[in-house]
Parts: sequence; structure tokens; C-alpha cells
Amino acid sequence: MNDVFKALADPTRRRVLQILKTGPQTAGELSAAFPVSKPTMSAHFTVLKQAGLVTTEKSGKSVIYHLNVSVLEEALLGFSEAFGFGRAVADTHKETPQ
Amino acid sequence: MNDVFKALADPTRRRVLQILKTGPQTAGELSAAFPVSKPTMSAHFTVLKQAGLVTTEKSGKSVIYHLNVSVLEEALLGFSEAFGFGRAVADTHKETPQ
DNA sequence: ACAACGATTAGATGATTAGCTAATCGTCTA
DNA sequence: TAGACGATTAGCTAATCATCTAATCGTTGT
Repeated sequence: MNDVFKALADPTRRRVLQILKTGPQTAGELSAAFPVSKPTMSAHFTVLKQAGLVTTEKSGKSVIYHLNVSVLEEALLGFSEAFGFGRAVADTHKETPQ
Repeated sequence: MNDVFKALADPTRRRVLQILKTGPQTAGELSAAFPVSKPTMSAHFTVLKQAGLVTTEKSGKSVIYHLNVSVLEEALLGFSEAFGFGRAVADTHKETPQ
């Protein structure tokens, strides 16, 4: 959970997650969307992967990255709930009683 | 908003916010709750202040720190909404139409 | 006025981080 | 089996960060 917040601290990584929200993409596709080198992006991917925010799938020469929404949701909601503004979201999304 | 996520990246600072959620506290009181030096805590307070997450009030020799919930809420919710699990919270808390 | 005390600033240090280029690895395909 | 190509690893650098001790600032009470 600390790893999740650390991962979210970088704007590049936050944007990667948002792109991935629209569907899985390869490392190359993702990298093309940012003004930094591929190795730098690869390092960002590693951080996201170790936080559990993304999963990978190999496909021939490519590596496809998938968003792992539940980890993001759990971290954000878990923290939000401690402040009283996360409950309703959890209920809505998880179909949990109030 | 990037400053907010950067501030949230450190567990000490996240805990400060949670303590402050129970009510305002002085710098000294807050520092006493952590196993690091006062100057280190003061640096953490600066980060939180610059992110807008806390406000300060002087009272004699002491400085009282207050949590600024709305900034935290806006950042977390704003980001969450991009992933489809922040809308309901915003509605509930801000009384905003869907 | 001065001592005491809460808090912050100054200044230093070790660790981590984001970035780069160059090199390597793995998987096609010609 | 050789390129070619997507991706990652290696190795480096500059910057940021968390932490410390010592010094300073500001307020209060004697």
C-alpha cells in the first residue's frame, strides 16, 4: 500500500494508469505517449508492477500491460475511508451494504 | 495536485493527516507521535503545508496544525473519477448532481 | 531583561530516484 | 541462421529526499 502511494507520486506513472484504463497496451505503445526514453519508461513500469497496479502478458515480441484496477481502488478507498469520504464509493462499486 | 500526491507518498505524512483528522494539534504534539526528530517533522509539515493539505495557526509559543480535508478530497476524488470509482463519493459528499 | 521553551532554519550526509546512452535478451521472419 | 525489432538490463549522473545535530527565532513568564 505504501508502494501504491509511492507509485502514484510520479505524474508519468499516474498518466500511464489513466491510459491503461482505456485498455491494455504494449510497452512500446505506452512509451510513445511520453517524451522520455524507453528505458526510463521501463523503469516506471517496474515500479507500477511492483506496486501491483499493472500486470503483464507476453505476446510474441511485445509485452502487454494491463491495469489492475482493484489494487488502485483498494489503496485509494482504504485511505479515503479513514477520512470519511470513501465509504459511499466502496458501496457503489463493490455492491456492499452501507 | 501533483504536490498532494507527492505529499501522500510518505507514510509519516499520511499518518500526520490521519492524526489531524481527529482534531488540530501543535507541532510538538504531532512530533511526539513519531520516532523522528522535531526538525524532520517540521520538514514534513512544510511539505504538507505546501500541498495545501494542512493550515497553520499561531497560538503563543505553539503552532497549531489543522487538516484541510477539501484539498485531500479533491485530489483523491478527482483522480478516482478518472477510473470510474470516484463519482459516487463526490455526489454523496458534495451534494453535486450526477 | 533574561532564561526557558516551542518551533523553525541552516547545513551536512546517505539513500533513493528519474533520467540518459549503450548493451543485451528474446522472438519473429526472411 | 541472420537480421530486425520490442523490451529490458547495466551503468552512470544529477537531483531530490529523509534524516540528523547545532543554531536561531519568537514568545512567555519571572
